[in-house]
Amino acid sequence: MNDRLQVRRPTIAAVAASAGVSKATVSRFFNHEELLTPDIAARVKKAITELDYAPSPMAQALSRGRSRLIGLIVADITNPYSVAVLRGAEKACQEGGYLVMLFNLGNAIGREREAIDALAGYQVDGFILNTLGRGAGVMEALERNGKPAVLVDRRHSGMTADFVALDSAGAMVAACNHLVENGYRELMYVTEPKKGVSSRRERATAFNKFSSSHATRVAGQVFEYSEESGSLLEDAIRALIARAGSAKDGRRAAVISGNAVVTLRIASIAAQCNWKFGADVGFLGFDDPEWAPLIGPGLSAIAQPTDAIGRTAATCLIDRLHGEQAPPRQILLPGQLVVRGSSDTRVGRD
Amino acid sequence: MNDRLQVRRPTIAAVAASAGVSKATVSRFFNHEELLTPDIAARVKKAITELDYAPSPMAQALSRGRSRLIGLIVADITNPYSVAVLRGAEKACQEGGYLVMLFNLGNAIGREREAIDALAGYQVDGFILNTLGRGAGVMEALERNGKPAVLVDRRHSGMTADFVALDSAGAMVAACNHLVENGYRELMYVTEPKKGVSSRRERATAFNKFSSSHATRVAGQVFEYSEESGSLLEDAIRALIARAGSAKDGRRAAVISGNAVVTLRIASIAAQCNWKFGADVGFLGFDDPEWAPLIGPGLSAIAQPTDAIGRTAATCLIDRLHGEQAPPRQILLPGQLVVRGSSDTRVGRD
DNA sequence: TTGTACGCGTTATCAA
DNA sequence: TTGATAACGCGTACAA
Repeated sequence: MNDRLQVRRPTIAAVAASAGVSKATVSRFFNHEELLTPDIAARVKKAITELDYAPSPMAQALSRGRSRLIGLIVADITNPYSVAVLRGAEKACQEGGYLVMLFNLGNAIGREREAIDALAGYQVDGFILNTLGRGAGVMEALERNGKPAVLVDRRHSGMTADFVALDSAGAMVAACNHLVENGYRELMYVTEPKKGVSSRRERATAFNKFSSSHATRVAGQVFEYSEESGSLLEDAIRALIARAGSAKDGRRAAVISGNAVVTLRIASIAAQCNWKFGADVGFLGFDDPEWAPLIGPGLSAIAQPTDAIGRTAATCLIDRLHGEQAPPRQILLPGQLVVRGSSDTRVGRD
Repeated sequence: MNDRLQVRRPTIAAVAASAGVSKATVSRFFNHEELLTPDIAARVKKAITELDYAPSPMAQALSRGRSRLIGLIVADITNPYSVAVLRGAEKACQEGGYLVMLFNLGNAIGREREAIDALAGYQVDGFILNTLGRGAGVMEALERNGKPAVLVDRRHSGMTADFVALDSAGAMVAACNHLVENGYRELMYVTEPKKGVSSRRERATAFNKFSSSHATRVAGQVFEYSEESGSLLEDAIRALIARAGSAKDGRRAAVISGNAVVTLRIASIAAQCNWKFGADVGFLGFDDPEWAPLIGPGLSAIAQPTDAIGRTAATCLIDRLHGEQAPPRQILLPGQLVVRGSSDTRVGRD
């Protein structure tokens, strides 16, 4: 036995020889069995099971031009949101008979083109993109390779492709309304640098729109947080609380976080400063990480339907691969407001 | 129906024609440029850049039998540990010029074979496996496909392959010693069902070994936690605390968690019961999730070098692909003990 | 040094 | 209904 050097899987030729038919017939058994005589089909089937044969997807891809592969490009696999979406997408892909090829940008902007070309080289049938904002050459690379794509969470300006994301505007309005109803009047929205990231921009815009249209009762402010500006954030929240406290009508202050990364940072600051969420300062964050219930009185959150987002993106893409010709869709999925102690003024008052 | 505009990438034939040479010459330009006349090489290069040609990795794979693809099979992509490892591995793969094909089992045992075969169909050159315990047919599938594999975190019994993981035994000893030094004497190790998962078994074994060899001073107990037995865990911890409290020498109770999932559950129970970590009950958990510092006085942890584990696994595999013939290696990476308030008796005493 | 021809494992187009 | 045979895009003995 020389299976020690290299184990070759049986080929279609081997099956054909074993069944005493041509390769074409074996191929038909898989792709057009209806054209086969029962007798012949049985013989082929026997040979297939005997040899434990399975067609090589690679060779199929080369021949057909389709690979049943989907390229998934993600800006930063560290981001729990991305992983959650990835999970839903990968699941739907598997169910649809597709395999996922993953490319992580590691937040390295400008590698998008490279990623697309690399995956296109493997004949992926389409792309799911959860990447950065300034898609320099992204669209060009997509066009050049002639592959459809679905954008998740972040849309590229000037790119006409299917787009799946949280309904950020709707979620923001729900968040703000909830806070206002609970007596919070001094609001601050903390976001990572907006740059070209559409979801961040849209949330900030929705926040500004809300606060300006409720200007008589509510004061709103946007804070751009980045790693370097850590202490500035603490000062800003402190000022916010002070502003609320000094107002004669007992306005309450609340912070809205743009995502889980920011939430973590704010929770950390609050722990240091010994602020009580809900009482000293209200809080509500986009994303609902598993640990949200464990911080203080529990952190209120906008839970994103990450699994559905990933799943929708994948099925959306697969539909296109199956010939769907509809114009680019914009699918916005609703978030779910999860109310916990951090946005409830009754908590911690006692 | 085939009127869909398929954008074809330029082929080697097109380059050859454009440069006025044969396909073989173009192929040599990429693989054996040293054999080429400078004159010809220049012409080929010109044609390549003009046409923006890049070889098709798929066709190369079919022809060579190697694909520069690595199959990564993970038991559960929901698990942050798996994701962290995945991240390190994917990075190292990219740096080595390999792409990752991801297959998530979604904890569906028995799909390992299926996953291996699916990925092998795409000619992946090797596997990184972070899967379940009872690898029924896993080894057989691997052998049948003749591909090397590296095991991460979980080793399969009777499988001779490279293995990369945390030094569980060493970490457990460090954890226990730390707790004992801080006055904790009633110890309980909480793990998910051990079943066939080697890392869980090894940690439990190390714990038992420690407590039996320190039996004069320390009492140790292992608790198997599963979703269904949630309330049992609360009772067990309560009993542990009671045992410690009733002892006249003021022994202190501490819980060790086997991973982040269990840690979350314990933290949740502690919040409900209003236990103060460090004072009422000590705590130390395997894995150091980002939120560990935020719970109570901060949760002590064994931080796993997940990035290094992933990276090591990948390079290990790539070495093999490059012809490395050494016998199966067992690479155990040290964890890092991160001490926070939950294992410090001074905290919360006031 | 370069070109020819064949193989890699399939599918698809013809004839038969 | 079935079977040769030519793609698919590339690597590589072998010949020139």
